[in-house]
Amino acid sequence: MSEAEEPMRLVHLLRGLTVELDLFGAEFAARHGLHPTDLRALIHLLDAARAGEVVTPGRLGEALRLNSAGTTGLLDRLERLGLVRRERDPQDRRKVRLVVEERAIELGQGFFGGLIGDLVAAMGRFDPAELATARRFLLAMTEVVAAAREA
Amino acid sequence: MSEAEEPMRLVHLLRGLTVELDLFGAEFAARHGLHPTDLRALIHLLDAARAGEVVTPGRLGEALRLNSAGTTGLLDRLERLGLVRRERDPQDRRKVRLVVEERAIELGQGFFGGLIGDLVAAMGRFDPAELATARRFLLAMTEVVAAAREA
DNA sequence: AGCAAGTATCTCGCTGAGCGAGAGAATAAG
DNA sequence: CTTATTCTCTCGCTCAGCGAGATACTTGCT
Repeated sequence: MSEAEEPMRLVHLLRGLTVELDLFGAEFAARHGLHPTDLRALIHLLDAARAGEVVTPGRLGEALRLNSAGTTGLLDRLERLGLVRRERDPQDRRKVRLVVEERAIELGQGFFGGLIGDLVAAMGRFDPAELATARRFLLAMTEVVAAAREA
Repeated sequence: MSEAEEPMRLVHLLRGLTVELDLFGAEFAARHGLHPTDLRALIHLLDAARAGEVVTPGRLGEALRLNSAGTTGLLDRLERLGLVRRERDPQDRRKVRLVVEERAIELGQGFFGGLIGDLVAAMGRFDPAELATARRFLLAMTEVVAAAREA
């Protein structure tokens, strides 16, 4: 078996990496009394906050593939934990704005801070040309997966 | 902000890629009437089968972080779908051997076949030296995440 | 203006994945 | 041959997420 072994090994590496990242996230979530979905929601909210975007329950549910009932439940959970606050949008009072609390940002630091620091440090052992190659590679793979999702 | 922008961009790319892969898996699972956990189990079973390893409910549950009750439920589901069969181990009759059915292998082809083919094709646009760099990079990142999981 | 149609969120009742505790059934140790 | 250990399964429960529909607000039509 196997002329073109190397690409397959890369595919398995990619899969292994995503499994590790998922496990890391799940364990972090469990350690802080939240569910994987809660963590995904938090990441989404923090990203949006940093980008200065307003997130509503509808948008969040869409991003996480939850229906409105599930989204309401998720937000009730996050609000009870003091991670998010609901505020009526004064422009369009049907809408609700989701505001992340200080605690959520700290929690995000705990999750990212540690891991991201280590990842960046490990990247330090690659020269700029290599990092550029890695970047191209990741982009190419992401595009393939995203494209495969429409079918 | 930002001398060392590039590494952060890579971190986000990495995260984006895992999100895409997760979504792909979840959508594939839903389309075939199974849950994300079922798909994870199937992947584990197919990997083990290809490596010639015997998988028991205990081992599977450990790999997926399910307790014994949850594992029994998972296997009932997979068995009802005709993807897996339970066989008593004749050596140690407390154990159960999990045997993947033909249908599961076909399903695995459907999941991997398409996506893996596309990924490998996209890798064709990188020369061997670049693929080697990507490999080193993915390995380094995987090690960092795995190490972070002990803490 | 006033009323229909559309949009954003929430409530209610339910299904089912996964948990904790413990029951069997088989093997291993003394 | 009795006791401890190992592997799986059963029972009862909790709670995330779904479908259907209620509610509140906005927009467009006449």
